[in-house]
Amino acid sequence: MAPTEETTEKPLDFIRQIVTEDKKSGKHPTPVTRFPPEPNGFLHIGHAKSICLNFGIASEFNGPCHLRFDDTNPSKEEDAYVKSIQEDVKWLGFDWGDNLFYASDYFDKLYDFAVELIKKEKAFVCDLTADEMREYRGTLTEPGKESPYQNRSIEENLELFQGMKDGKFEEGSHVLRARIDMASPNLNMRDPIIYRIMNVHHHRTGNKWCIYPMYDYTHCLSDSLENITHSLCTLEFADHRPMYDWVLDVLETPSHPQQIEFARLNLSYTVMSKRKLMQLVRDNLVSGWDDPRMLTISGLRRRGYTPKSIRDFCKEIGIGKRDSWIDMGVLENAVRNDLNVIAPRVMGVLDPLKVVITNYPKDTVEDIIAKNHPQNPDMGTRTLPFSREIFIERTDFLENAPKKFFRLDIGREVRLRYAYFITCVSVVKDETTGKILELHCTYDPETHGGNAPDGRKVKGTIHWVSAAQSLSCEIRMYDRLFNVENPDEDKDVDFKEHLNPQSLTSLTNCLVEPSLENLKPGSSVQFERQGYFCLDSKDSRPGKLVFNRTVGLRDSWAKRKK
RNA sequence: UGGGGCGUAGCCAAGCGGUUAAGGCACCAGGUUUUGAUCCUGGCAUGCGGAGGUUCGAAUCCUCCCGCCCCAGCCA
Repeated sequence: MAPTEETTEKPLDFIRQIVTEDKKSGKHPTPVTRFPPEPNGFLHIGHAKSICLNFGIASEFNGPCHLRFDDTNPSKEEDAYVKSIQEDVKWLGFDWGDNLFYASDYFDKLYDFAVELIKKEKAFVCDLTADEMREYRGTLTEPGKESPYQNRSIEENLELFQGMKDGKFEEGSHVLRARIDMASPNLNMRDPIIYRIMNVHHHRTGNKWCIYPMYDYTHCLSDSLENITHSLCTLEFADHRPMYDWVLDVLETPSHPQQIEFARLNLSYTVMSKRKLMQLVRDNLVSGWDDPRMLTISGLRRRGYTPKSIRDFCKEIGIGKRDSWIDMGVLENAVRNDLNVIAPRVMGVLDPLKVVITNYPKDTVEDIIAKNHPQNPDMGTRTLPFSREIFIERTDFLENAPKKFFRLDIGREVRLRYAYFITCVSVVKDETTGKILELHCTYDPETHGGNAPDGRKVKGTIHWVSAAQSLSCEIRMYDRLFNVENPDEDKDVDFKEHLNPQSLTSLTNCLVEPSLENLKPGSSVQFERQGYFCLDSKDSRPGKLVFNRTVGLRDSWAKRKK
C-alpha cells in the first residue's frame, strides 16, 4: 500500500501499542481480553467504552474477548442484570462466543488458593471489627499497625478459615487477610481483606457459600485462570495493581496477565455511576433503566441510537490516561452521522397549522412522488397523498417576517416539498385570542413536483402532510437530563437538584405521513427539517404511534436567531 | 506535608529528539442543494502547565515549581 493511503488510519492508542509490541515480540502472539462487569445494574455509555476497547482489540488481533461477570458481592447482584448485560453487549455488536464466565465459577479454586496462601503464611484470619480495622489501617500519611491476630499459626488459621466457610461464625466476626505490609504507603497493601463472611444468597451459587472473596483477590486470579493477557481497567484501579501482582506472584497460577489502566469516560450534563442511575430509577425520576433520557445502553437503544453510532463514538473519543470530559454534542454527532446515511426521510409535523389551498379542487387526492433519501436513490421512492387541506409546521409561518426568513408570510411563496409552490394569501385568526387558526393559500399548478417551468426560485422548502390522510401521533422530545455540566461537582448539593425539569416534552397533536402506518417499533426515520425519530419500542401501538426524538438536525437558522 | 496517575486549542486527541505541531468535535467564512440538513472548500496553537538546563536542534531528555484527578469499604 502506498504511504499516502495509510494517512487516514487512526493512530494506535497506548494500549493497542502495547498489544502490538507484545505480538511482535512473541510475548503474546494473540491477545486475550475480557469485559468484566458486576451484574449489579444496567450497562451505560461508560461501559460501552470498555466493551469497545476489549472486544475491539480482540477482533483486531484475532483473539478472544471473554465476558466475565464479576459476581463476588451477592448482596447487590441479580440475575436480571446478567441478562440485560448480555443483551446489551450483543446489541452493541460484539460476540464472546463460548467465553462466558463468572467469577463465581471459581469459588472452589479461589478457596483452595486461599488455603495455599495460609500455608505459605501469606494470609491469616483476623478478628478485628470493621471499626478496629479502620483504626489499625492508619491514614494516608501515617503507617498502620499490625493486627494482633497476624501471628496465628498455620493450623489455627486453617481451622478458623474452614470454620468461616462452614458457617460457624457470625458475619463480621472474622475475615481472611493477606499478610503484606501494614506500613506500605499504598493503603491497598496494608494487609487487605480477601474473604469476608456474608450470609447472603448468591444468584448463581445459591446458599453454598457464606464467605465471599474480595475483588482484589478474585480479579487477578480470574484473569489468570482464563489466561487473559491484557487486563484493562480504569485509572482508579492503578493503586490496586501491586496487589494484583502480589497475589499472582505468591501463588502458583497458570499465568500472570498485565493490568493496564485507562481513563474512564466522563460526559457533560449527565451522571455515570450505577449508584446514581439506580437512584433515578428508584425515585421514579425517570421511567426506568431504559428511559430514553438515560445514558444506559438500553436507554440509548430506546432513544434511537444505533450500535454503530455508539461504536463510532467510542472510537472517536479515544483511549488515554487523562481525566477528560466529553461534550454531549460528540455523542449526538455520532448518531446524526450514522442516521444521516441509513434513516429514510419522511414528513412529520410536530405543531400543525392548517393550510387551505383555495384554488385546489375539493374532492381530489393526488399522488406525489417523494424520495426516501436525497443522496441515495437505492432507497427508492414512495407516494404521498396531496389535497386541498394540508398541515404545515406552525413555526413555518410568521407575520411580518424578516427578509432572511425563508418561509411563509402573507404574500410570500414557498415550496411544499415534492409538491407545489404555494403563496400565502390570508390568515384566519381567532377573534378573541388572536391565535392563528389557519392559512389560506393558492398554489401554482405549473409547479407540480416542486419546479417552476418559468425558472423562478423560492428560497424556502417546507414539509407538510395531507389533512385527511395523515396519522396523528405522539412525539416525545428529549433534552439533556441535567442542566449543569457536572451534576456531581458540588459535594454539598445532591445531584438530583440539577435535574432538568424540561428534559421530556410530550407533543400529542403531531401528524405524520400515512406511509408510517406499519413502521416497525424501534426503527428510525428522519422527519425532514426536524431530526431523527424512532418508533418507541414500548409504548407505540398501531393506531397510536409514539415517536422518540433521537436527536435534532443541525439548525443554523436557530443558531442565527440567537 | 504518604502513595499513584495526569497536564498539547473551547472539548477530545496524535506526536516517542530533526521539514511549516496530525485528525475529529465546536466555531468562523464561502460554495452546492427541492431538508436553513447532508456534502464540498478554506480559516482556526510562532504554541505544547511554568521556569531553568542539556543539545546544532526540545512538546519530546534532565531539574525544580505549579495545577488537576484517585486511594483510608468486610464495594467493584
